[in-house]
Amino acid sequence: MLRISKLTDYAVVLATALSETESPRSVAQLALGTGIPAPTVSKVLKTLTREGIVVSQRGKFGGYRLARPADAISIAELIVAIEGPISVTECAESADGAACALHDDCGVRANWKKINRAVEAALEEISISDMSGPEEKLVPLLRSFRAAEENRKVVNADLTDALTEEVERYG
Amino acid sequence: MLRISKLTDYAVVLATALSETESPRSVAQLALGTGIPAPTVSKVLKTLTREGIVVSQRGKFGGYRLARPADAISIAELIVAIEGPISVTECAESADGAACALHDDCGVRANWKKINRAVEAALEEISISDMSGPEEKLVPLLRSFRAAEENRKVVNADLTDALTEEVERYG
DNA sequence: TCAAAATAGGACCATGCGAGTCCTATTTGG
DNA sequence: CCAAATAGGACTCGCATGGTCCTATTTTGA
Repeated sequence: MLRISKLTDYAVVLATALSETESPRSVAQLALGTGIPAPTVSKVLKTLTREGIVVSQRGKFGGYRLARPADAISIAELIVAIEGPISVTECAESADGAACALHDDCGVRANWKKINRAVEAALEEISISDMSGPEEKLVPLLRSFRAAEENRKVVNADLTDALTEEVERYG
Repeated sequence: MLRISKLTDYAVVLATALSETESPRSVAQLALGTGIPAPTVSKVLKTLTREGIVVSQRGKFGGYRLARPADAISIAELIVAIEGPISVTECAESADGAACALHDDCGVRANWKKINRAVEAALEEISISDMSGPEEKLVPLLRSFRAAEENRKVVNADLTDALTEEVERYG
């Protein structure tokens, strides 16, 4: 379903929560604040610490805080931290392309890689600070969205109706 | 890993294969041509038939063919057919938003939905005919990609280095 | 110096879902 | 009537995701 893992979702929520304060916050505090079970909060933050996205402070009055400003941490980075390299298809992830059991002449593979890069680029654009507010801050992404929509009309004018109908249905 | 399922990948490969001919092709033929095991080919095509993406012809000399021209079938459509509605996070998929176990004030949810729509819009843009050739046909997507890249420079000039470095690393 | 409050780092389980196979109808053409 | 196809499920198997828990280690303050 083109889905990110639950833990990654938690990572975004937790990073967003951490972006609200400068001082370290403990696992217990974050669990209370977000509704995520404490052991899970701990697990996610330990991973993010290893990846250098948050920094930890042990001992009394310790806790976690962001290693960088919130607008310097992208969604893509969080996904990579929790789940490993982003790759939409399985065969697109191997550098040599040898892992693909399908026939070698499947030209589909190269194009998947491009799709991959595009999705990744979009997610690189979105920072934790973009996710925090109730306001609409996702300007970069929406700009890409609009560009795609614009293109749709130009390139395939006769399909516009059917496609926008689908966008409406699942949007 | 932000991954689509293997079966969806098969669906794209099979639809691409079907786009090469007008006449129906049998499961056995497609299995040979693509390297996908025959029972799996059958399973995927049965689903695509139910979804109205391909049409089937029973009996001798029967088989499957695309229900529409290849440029009228989007990657997004195939994903939806095999895996159900596209939604990047779990809580984004429930229409009422009640399924999210996290606290109600998590402003993250609304923003996930926007991300969702953007990714979906990008995938709506890509058709089966775009996936077939070895040439670079993915103009719409690459345009979105370029728009995002452009925006990166403008909005956050000081982060350009770090971000492009990441794109290099995982691209 | 000790106790309390934190994180670090795993081990561990379970259960759901993806992937794949196979069996039995049903349709269709010769 | 037979052969060649698809239709529609049922079924199993494997494994990654998710969650929990236990035992160090670090830090602070009384």
